[in-house]
Amino acid sequence: MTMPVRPYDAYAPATIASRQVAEIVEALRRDIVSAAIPPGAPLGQEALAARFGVSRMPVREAIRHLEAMGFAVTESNKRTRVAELSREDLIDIYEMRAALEPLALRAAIPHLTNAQIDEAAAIQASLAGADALTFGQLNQAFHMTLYRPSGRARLLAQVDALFNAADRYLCIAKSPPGQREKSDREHEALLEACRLRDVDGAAAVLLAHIGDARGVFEMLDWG
Amino acid sequence: MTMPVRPYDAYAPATIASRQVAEIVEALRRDIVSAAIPPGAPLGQEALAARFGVSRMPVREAIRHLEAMGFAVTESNKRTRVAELSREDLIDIYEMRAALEPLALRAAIPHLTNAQIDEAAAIQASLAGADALTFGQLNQAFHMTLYRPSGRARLLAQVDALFNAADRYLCIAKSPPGQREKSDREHEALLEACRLRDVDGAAAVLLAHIGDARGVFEMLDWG
DNA sequence: TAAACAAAAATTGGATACAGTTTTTCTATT
DNA sequence: AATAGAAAAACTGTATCCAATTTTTGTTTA
Repeated sequence: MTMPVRPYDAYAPATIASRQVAEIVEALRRDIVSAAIPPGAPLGQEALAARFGVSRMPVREAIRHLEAMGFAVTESNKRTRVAELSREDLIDIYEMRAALEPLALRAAIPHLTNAQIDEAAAIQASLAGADALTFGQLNQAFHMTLYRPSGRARLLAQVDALFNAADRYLCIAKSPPGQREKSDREHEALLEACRLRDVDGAAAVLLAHIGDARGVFEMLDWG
Repeated sequence: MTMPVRPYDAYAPATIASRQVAEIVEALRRDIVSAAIPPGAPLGQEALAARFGVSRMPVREAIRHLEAMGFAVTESNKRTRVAELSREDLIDIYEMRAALEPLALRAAIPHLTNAQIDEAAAIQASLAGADALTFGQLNQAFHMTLYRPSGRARLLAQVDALFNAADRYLCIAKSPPGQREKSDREHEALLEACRLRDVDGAAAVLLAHIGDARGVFEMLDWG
């Protein structure tokens, strides 16, 4: 299964009106997540307009979306810059994930169909051997597939945003050996609990899974 | 104590670059929260530009911020409309508040100074007799004052956004008699637990407080 | 009278233009 | 040679303009 161009709707809290803007946002999101454009780097409107072959107007829109996603920061009259990464932010992201994702999963399981569980399983299967950027997207898709039946728009949007935020850290972290396998096992356990419609069991597995993922990042050493 | 013009920073997840845009956002936020502009009403760029005496450009920026806040919805090439309210959304908001606010409070208490607690107490004292719109802002300020020392930027931004979202419902709900008094007592209990630096106690009070607030809204009857 | 269709008006997304601010570069001074 | 300051270049925020789409209005037809 090859990863199609990711529909922006998959992670957009607010839908993006214009296709053009959506493409710019997606391109920049990838560049920022992969650190091709590193933290602190300037995102000049004119330079981006030239790069994408459009006027500054759609670029401005895109930048606003990146700001809303927490990927960029702008001070008045100054050039937008890629948001910095920090240990505190990482902790923030994982505490919020741990608080919100079980909520989404619990609300989703009663509405979860077998087809949806199979869909998640298919994504999990396609996850083998993916590079960090693709892994992040597929992992996100896997989880969101299980949460989406909850129908909680606001909650889903926030969880999605947290995955995006975590992606940036995931891409710079070097996973210890065996991490992927561990994650795989946890995903399988999660699927199994979902198949049994075991709400408490699934929530417990999920919480442990999130905690584990956080543990990986804790290995990053910075201030 | 009269309510000063609310600094946009107080609730902006991403800082707004321009003062002009910030003022438009704030004016529209008030109108939407108070339902002066009701759910579903169109927010035409030209009409707003005329109202604020500026070109459409800053209005467009402001609208994008309102979208990011969940206050407005835009479909491609169509006029932006004020976001609808729904029972599901309200549940969403309160479940998220219940999940996130205790996190913020627990992280904040170890850093909370007596001065900050006094500040919150002062806000609580100024709350008497306020109309719904002002009450919402002061209530938000009270809580955020207690959470801010946590230093968790992302978490704080999200909690703040949830308060804003809840405000819209608060303004259309008719509180049952005694609700304000009950809220007052809970705020006092919260302050007391903070003064004692009783993390678990404060979190418990807070959780009950949020649950109570939700109960008020459940009285609204719709679909 | 109500529905369907067509023309007109209004509105949005994007391009271009300009004023004010920031950033860079260059020069002069210690 | 390093620093301070001034001039130049670059960039952002806002205004204005244009093409494309949507919304409204008015007319015709069943």
